[in-house]
Amino acid sequence: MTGSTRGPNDPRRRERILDAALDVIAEHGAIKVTFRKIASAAGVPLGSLTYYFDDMQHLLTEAFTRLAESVSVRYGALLEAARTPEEAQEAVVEIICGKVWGTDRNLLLSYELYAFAARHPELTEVLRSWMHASRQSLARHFDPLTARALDALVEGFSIHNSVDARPTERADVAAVVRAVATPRTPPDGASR
Amino acid sequence: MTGSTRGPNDPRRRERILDAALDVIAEHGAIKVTFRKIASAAGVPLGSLTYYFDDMQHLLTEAFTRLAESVSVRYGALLEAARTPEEAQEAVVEIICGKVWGTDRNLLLSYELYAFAARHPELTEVLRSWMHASRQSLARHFDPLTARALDALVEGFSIHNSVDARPTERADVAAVVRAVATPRTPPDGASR
Amino acid sequence: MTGSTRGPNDPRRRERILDAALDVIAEHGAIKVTFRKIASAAGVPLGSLTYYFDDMQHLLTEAFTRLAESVSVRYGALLEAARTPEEAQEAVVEIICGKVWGTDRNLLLSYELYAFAARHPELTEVLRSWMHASRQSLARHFDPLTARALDALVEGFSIHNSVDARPTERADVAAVVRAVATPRTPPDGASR
Amino acid sequence: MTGSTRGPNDPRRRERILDAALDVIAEHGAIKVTFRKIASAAGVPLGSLTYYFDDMQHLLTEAFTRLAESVSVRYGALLEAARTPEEAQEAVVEIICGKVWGTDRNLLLSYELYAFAARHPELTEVLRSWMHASRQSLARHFDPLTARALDALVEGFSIHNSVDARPTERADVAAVVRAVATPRTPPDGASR
DNA sequence: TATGAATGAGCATTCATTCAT
DNA sequence: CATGAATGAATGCTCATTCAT
Repeated sequence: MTGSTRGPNDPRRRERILDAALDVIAEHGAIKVTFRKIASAAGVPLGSLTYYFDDMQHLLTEAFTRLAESVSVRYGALLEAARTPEEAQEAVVEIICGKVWGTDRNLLLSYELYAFAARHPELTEVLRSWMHASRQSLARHFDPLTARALDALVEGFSIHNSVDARPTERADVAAVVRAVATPRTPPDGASR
Repeated sequence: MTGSTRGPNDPRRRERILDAALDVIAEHGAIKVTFRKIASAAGVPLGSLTYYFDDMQHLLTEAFTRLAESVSVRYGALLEAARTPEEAQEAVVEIICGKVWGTDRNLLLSYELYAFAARHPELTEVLRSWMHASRQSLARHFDPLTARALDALVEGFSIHNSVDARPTERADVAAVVRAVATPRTPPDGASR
Repeated sequence: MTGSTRGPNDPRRRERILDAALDVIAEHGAIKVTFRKIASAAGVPLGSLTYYFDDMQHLLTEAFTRLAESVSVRYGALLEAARTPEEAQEAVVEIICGKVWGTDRNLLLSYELYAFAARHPELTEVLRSWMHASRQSLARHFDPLTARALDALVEGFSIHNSVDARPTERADVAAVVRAVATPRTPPDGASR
Repeated sequence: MTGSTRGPNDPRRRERILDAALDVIAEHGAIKVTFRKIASAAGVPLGSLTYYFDDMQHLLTEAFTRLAESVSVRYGALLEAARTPEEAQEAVVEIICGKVWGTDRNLLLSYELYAFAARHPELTEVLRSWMHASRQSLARHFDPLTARALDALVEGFSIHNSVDARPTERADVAAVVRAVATPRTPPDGASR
């Protein structure tokens, strides 16, 4: 009674399709996405896809939007849990090293998203919201510039660590985060 | 008769094809690359492509390799020119803000490259060399961990700045670079 | 509950659908008619069409029948109004040149009808009735053979005039009609 | 040796495709033409069609042009053979009744052509040339207005005869043709 | 009685790839 | 050595039709 799997009303089907699309992109690359692969991954008939989505571009746009939002949420959750500046720094380190969003899958999807967004302006806004949300999460604990810097660091380290044969170790990442995050008085008032 | 109007040997043709491939990727996205588009962009006959390259995957692999090397060179050149730590820091800021490699085109191509490389192991090595070269260039002026951190910062800021409606200003970037680059005595003598 | 905003009985809906079908054919060509276009043009829900009509073929058959009848009526009306042989001839000229039925729209629809009818025998009868009605209208004023001839002339001139960059002028059409319509004694008393 | 059926050079393939297209239209109607049907009728691979023709519209345009030209030629040939005014009139009667071009197939195709041309301006010119050629052929024997009238008569009678259960008999057609073609002095100078 | 959500068969078209020259 | 004509497999997408409500 709690919802047949195929009835005329399957309100979760849209979401299933979007998740399947991300799965297919993650597995084969956006370069090889096809309606047929998505339909098969989602376990829905081919005609469903164009019934729910005007065309592939719209489908991908929604799928990537969904990705950005879900990653964003997890990013924020970790920082929200932090209670002290030290915990906040630790959260950043965890985001970088603990693969909170930097799963290979998510990282991969984010490359595809960046590439796709560069050609589809409607996704630029999604990207901006995502970045803005990350910075806001960081801004609960750090000043705005530091928030920007840490966000950039998360991006850069995540990418490089995924490529690196010997990723930067957690303690080292922590040291860098501390350097960026700790305010300090210039040594002798010299520079700038 | 043995080729009067067009010499049978056109040694630059391979390179022309690879550059054309990058142009096509930059313009249409890897998702829409076709032999026809590349051939037309390079001004070579269609048959040329499969004559010089076994298939599209090989062609793209070489094209991306070419991209990585050329970007790498420019990155290194800027740092090599620095004579003092301050100049080195300034070079890093310039790389981030001056769009030395972070041209929209290059950035875009790098997303495509990352996405492509994630699925083609032979490119992982190319990516590693690229990253290694960057770090080596930085290591002329900074200790290894700082080099890694700055490299990550370059990556992250470049990406975020290209998305940001109001990119981080040069002075602010400089401040962050200084914070990462300036060695200091740890508060209580602990790490490193 | 039994249909407050829209009565469950919408007797004109069938007709609206048929008219919309003709509009769609006139606009897009029979080659591109779809249920969706018709439903949208008629302002009725998609399900309506297959509710009222078994399938597209039946719908088109009825639509074309409707067309034939309405055109036929106008043709007849003009001839019925004529009181003298001269007025009858003038009516024929008017039908040809005044675009009584030879509207571009009707002409266009008649091509589609002819093509459709050639493949759907049930429409042959409709076509015959149409032709028969036209001839009957003409037969009020002319002998049977002249009626046939004038009817053919209407058909042919209408088509040719719609294609012609410089259609045959009204006076010339009138002369031809007169030549066909005016009985005369054969040169040497032979034929007929 | 006189040409393998499938070699890389099959210069007649274009024409075969066009003829096959006309066959398919004649058999199924333009409304049901598909590349697959044409390819199969022509005995060529599916990919051939879009290799030789940019798209279906271009293919149909060429096919209809071919039709118009071939019909035009036969029409002209019959009239060219006539040596006296009487023979010319007889040729016209033959064109109408003898199914010179008014084959059911050709008639059918001409309906489709008219419908198609109404929506594809590039065919209007083809139609005009066709009509012009017919009139020129007639103008070898008749004055310009009579040529126009006879051409309209051919068109109209051909169509009506193909619909009619009892087509107008040859002798009657001949009488009408004579009435149109024979110049005469107005009975008593009255009319007009 | 009337609807619109859902589907699968079929379509035009694209394109990497092959291969005769 | 180099080419471009030719092909067939696959793609995104359309749509008549079905059917639960």
